[in-house]
Amino acid sequence: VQLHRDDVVAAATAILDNYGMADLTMRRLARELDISPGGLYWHFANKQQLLGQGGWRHRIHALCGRVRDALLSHTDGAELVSASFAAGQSSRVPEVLGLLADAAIEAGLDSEQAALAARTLIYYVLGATADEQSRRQWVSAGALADAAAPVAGFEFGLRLLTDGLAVRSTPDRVFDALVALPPA
Amino acid sequence: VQLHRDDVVAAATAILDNYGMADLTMRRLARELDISPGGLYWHFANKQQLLGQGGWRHRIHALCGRVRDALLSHTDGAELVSASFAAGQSSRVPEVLGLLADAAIEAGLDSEQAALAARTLIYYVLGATADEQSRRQWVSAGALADAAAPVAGFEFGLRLLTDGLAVRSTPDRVFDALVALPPA
DNA sequence: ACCTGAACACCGTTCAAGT
DNA sequence: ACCTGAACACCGTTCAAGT
Repeated sequence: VQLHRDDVVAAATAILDNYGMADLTMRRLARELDISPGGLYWHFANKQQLLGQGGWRHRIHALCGRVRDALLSHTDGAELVSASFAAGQSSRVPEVLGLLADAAIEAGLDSEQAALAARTLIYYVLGATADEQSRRQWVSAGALADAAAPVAGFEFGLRLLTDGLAVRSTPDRVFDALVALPPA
Repeated sequence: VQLHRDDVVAAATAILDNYGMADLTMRRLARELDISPGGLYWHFANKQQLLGQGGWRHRIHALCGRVRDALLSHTDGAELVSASFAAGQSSRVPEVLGLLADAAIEAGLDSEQAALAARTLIYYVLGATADEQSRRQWVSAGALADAAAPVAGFEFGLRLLTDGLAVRSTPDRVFDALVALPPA
């Protein structure tokens, strides 16, 4: 049974999802793949290169998913945040924008494109969630039939956007921009 | 020669300044202080607690300093960025806002206060730098006497702001908010 | 009270050697 | 081509013991 880069990235993503960044070590990843730690270094030059493959994509999905959850947990949350954001009054959205831009930079975009990509993502999340939320209200009022798996639809649109990002991704200088940032 | 918490924080800050976050390890810090690694754990419960003392302050100063440098390196840079930021057209500023907010959160503010603090800091950096930049132009035109050490003035204002942050800082739940963020 | 010394359970990475 | 096994030079943290 051969092992390909995609399998390694998939396993890394699984660890990231279920246990978090702190548990994503080369040795643990190797253990999960029934491989010796050194073996990973045939597939990837180092840990940074491995994270560069799937890290930013995963973080965008995770972050957007959590924003969606937060919006859905308040009545008219999406509409409310959209309005305050449009009015420049939002407190948390700029922070999220920054994190999304970071992920886009890790994907290889320059910081100008990354900022635009971050806004695109937020527009999508706010728009899609506002639509889903109002739809839910019509359903609970009995005026509309229930839509099947709204999460799936949300994820699909998100993947569309991250695929677009991946096209613009230049894997070579993936971490350059991040390294240029001040020590975290 | 006794060793106090402040000495440890000062040594940590020096390493941070001269070598970066990657080189700030407990063992290296102990070496620099002519102490054994274990000895640090009498002063601080763990590395996080140590970083919580001086980390956010250092990061704010470093980041704002770099923003100032970037603005000064372009003619009318501060004025230009101020205008584009006010018009909501800025690409990089939201990213910087996010990083500043992160630091404020690490200082112990909730995310709402942190966002406000980040904006306050940016207003100061843009305002102070724009002033300094226009003053430089008058000086180089021979129409004004050179001011002594403009960097010192910039740093003083910055320290004023971070002191204000420190007052609002609740050291107990310093990292809670950061931990709640998605894996980086 | 303040610190040492030694240990524990980990890291990322390299590299000869195997198949 | 793909991986093992063992090593190297590190980590953060704990804790008995010293002074």
